[in-house]
Amino acid sequence: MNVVEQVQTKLKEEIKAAVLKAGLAEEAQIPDVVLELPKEKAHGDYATNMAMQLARIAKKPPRKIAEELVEQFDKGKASIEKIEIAGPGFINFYMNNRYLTDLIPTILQAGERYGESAIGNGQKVQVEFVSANPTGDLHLGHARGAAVGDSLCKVLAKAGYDVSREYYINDAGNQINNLALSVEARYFQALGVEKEMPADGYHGADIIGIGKRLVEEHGDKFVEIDEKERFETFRDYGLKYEMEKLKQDLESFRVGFDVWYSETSLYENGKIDEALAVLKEKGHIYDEDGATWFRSTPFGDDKDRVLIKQDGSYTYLLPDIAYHKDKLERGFEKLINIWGADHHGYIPRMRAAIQALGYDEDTLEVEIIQLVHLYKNGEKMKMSKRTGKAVTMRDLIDEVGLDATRYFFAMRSSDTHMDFDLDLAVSQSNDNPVYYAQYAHARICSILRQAEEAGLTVSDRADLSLVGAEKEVDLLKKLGEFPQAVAEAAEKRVPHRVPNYIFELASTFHSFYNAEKVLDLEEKERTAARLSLIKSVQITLQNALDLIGVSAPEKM
RNA sequence: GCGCCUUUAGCUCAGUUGGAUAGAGCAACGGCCUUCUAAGCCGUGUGUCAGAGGUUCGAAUCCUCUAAGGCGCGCCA
Repeated sequence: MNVVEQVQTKLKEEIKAAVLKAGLAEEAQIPDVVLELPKEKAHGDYATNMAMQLARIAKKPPRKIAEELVEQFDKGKASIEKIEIAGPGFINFYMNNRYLTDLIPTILQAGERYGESAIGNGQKVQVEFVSANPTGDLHLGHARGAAVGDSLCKVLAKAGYDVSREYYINDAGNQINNLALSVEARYFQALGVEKEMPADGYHGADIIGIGKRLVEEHGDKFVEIDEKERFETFRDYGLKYEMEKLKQDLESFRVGFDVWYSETSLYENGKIDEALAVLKEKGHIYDEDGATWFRSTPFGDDKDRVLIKQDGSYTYLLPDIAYHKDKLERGFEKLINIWGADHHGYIPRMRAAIQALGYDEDTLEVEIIQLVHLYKNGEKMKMSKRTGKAVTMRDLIDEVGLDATRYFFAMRSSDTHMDFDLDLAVSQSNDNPVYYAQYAHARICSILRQAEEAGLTVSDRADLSLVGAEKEVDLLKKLGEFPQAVAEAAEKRVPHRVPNYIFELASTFHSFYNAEKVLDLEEKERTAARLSLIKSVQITLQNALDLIGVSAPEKM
């Protein structure tokens, strides 16, 4: 717990104590003490709405309650300088902010660990994201999912959750057959032979590339061989090629996974049969019309779902149930799936399956990533998977830049539809907020370099009583918010809070920078104190940027 | 038809657990570089929080209904 949290805790205790002393409510009746950070500086450093909350219990007007509370307050105890009653009954606390300087040595010592908290309590969480089919290039939606998923994982880890990142490889089923047939068609075409693409084929440029590469590596040797052998060869080759490409693309997007889980493995190790057997045993399975059904409606689904089709093959759902059963058996207490908006209709049946297996439905959380629309020349770009005319994640990184792309996706709440204006992102890249934040970091690094050249070093033993100017206090307050901002982003699964925080911190720093000079050889003590302050800002900015996979450059 | 998401300034979006006068960026206008990076700072203007009811001390926020847009509703994945 850092000083800020200590002071807040103390303040809350004092508020509660004052309620009891004033005899306004019984201990059990007291609502949770709410401390707000007022938007207006004139409203003090902290405010509480306790008087309003007690209005009904104490049966008195809020302002009267507030007066009685303030009378009981022990000011000396919680760094309180002044208390005022305002508005409908807010109690505003003006703090003696001297204690905030303790943050500086805390941050300097914590270094890259600053921002950590224990709010996650070591809970074992698994986050499954991207999981794009290995049948084409990653497109915009995947990029958004990758950015959000990666940031969420980092935020969760920093907030004290035990996180495992996983990618589910759909390497079984129809789409892989279509991949093999698509590769086959492209192979023949690369040889100059007319060959039609399959009806549900994949028209991406990557598959054309596979066809060409097969010809380069093997010539026409697959033309004459047995059709089944060719199919299997092309399927395996295509899958391997696609997976390698996926991994490379994600790596270059700074997104990594702990586990790559193969759907095929579920077929091979009997986990599908096992899952089916468990459901059957619990009475959630029946046969009808020659198919095998999962009775999901008792668990809130719209209709029951087919697991095994008339032709004996499995629907997508069955291996997916087996997969989630396996996740749960691996001991995860929380499963977070990040899915594209086009899969949201799938949520009720998956949650039904979780319950049917005997787990709490809330064990599974699904975060939906809404669609991304790309605009160019002021017009919405048409994307078609069918013709392969879609902008890929790689195109986007190449055009917009890695940091800007990551920041752009991370900064928006994932449940809103997103317009990505390519012209703006590319041509006016200086206006991109990512540069604003990185610039603050680079500026600090520049000052630190010059300090070093002048023989000054950052030390946590500087005389911090010299830190107290308005802009300095603003910075300290903002620095102190970081661990709570991360914790909240983690608990609420809203990683886009992090870019919000980054922007605020950068803004506070830029403002400070223009108001106060750090390096002043006439005033070595003050300079030392300010160096330790800006070093703290640098550390915090770097840590925050790292949470969203954006670099913190030392020069720009 | 049913389900989920969205609707906040000209544009793109924040808005914390229901709090005080709803905020940023972009765009517009006016200032600030002989002084640590002007990719910056300071200032000015900007609202039917889609609409209507309800809950209450208090609603952009919670509930109900309506409208608009998106996505889904398969023995596809």
